[in-house]
Amino acid sequence: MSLPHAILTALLERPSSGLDLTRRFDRSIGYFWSATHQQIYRELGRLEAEGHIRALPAEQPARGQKKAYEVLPAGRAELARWTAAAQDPKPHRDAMLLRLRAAAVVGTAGLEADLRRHLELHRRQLAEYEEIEERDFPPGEDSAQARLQHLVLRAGIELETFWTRWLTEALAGLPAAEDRPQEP
Amino acid sequence: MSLPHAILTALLERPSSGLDLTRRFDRSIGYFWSATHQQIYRELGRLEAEGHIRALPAEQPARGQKKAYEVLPAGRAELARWTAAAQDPKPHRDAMLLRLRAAAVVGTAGLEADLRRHLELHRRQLAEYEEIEERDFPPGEDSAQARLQHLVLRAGIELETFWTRWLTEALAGLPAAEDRPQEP
DNA sequence: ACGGGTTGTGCAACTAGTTGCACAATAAGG
DNA sequence: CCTTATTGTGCAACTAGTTGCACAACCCGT
Repeated sequence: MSLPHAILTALLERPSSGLDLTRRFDRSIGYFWSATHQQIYRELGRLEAEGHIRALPAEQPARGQKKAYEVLPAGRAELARWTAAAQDPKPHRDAMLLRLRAAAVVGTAGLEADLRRHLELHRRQLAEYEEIEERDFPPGEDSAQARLQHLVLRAGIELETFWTRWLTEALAGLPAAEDRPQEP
Repeated sequence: MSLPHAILTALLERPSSGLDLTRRFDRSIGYFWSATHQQIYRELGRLEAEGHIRALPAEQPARGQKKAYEVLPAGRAELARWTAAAQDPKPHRDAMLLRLRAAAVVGTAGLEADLRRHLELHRRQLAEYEEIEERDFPPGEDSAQARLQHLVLRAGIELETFWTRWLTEALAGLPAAEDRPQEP
């Protein structure tokens, strides 16, 4: 039940069209709440029907077809309510950890390549986050808003740091092909 | 597409009935792949239909009704295949990070209580993991199997450590009620 | 022996997210 | 101009996970 709230947040930060939102979900917002354009359009429709957002009157009327949305007071209120409401953490699901556990039983054959690939992906993501940090959060920040945003980014950085470290360790600990356990 | 593989792993570690599995998903396995008993029963049915597992002939026939399952060779093969296959990491979704980002826009009013609650939950989980580590992985381990299992547990420990640290930081950084930004 | 909790299994309906496709409008290239 | 690529919007069908309920059997106390 969080996609609508992710969209409300994004639209409050800046009114946008569906495609704009899609792009922003591919970068910043999507780092911790991903969504496809199909989901976004569907949800925009619902939010509009509920009176939480409305389409901005197009400046260049009907030209490019691009509809931009802005958040209405009801939408902001709903977002504030949701933010403050108690929510249980969703149960975790991590396929890689599951695969490692499976490998402990059926053997690690063939796993190494994908571990390396994931390591590389996490490294890249980490680099991207660090770039954003350098660009958008120079030392000596002030506003409460900036501090909160930085905090969220820090979470991303530290999580990716953890994964790169952990995957490196995992690769180091993988048995060499010769003495690999391979239960019958 | 991982629940069946989680179940296969669990059943290889030890043949179990649906309820046994449910309990094991509430402890160890479920720490990184949670599932409800309804999901588990449904999936057991499918796995049996596909010939990946089979019901063990009951020792005390029909007594308590309890059906135990074991993995067939086809099931083990499928698990090995899945473990080795390349898989893209699933996009993240973390409601708490989203809420923080929303709070940067609509204000942090009411958030503190739930942050504290989450902190407490993560602390408890961390304590549980550390207990397991102490009990099941005394220093000087040997088998490749134990090393892999320990590695997975370490991931859990380090993730919970991160979250407790991060939430503590977040709470410390929260503006006091007086000077809280509260956009109109 | 009977009423109430616990154990164990399962179906049905719903919700959220994913995948695959469609199609109009405009921009870009020959 | 005419075609092709890109931009922008959206529907439909499917998959995975969640919630709510049902119900038989056994176990325990009175």
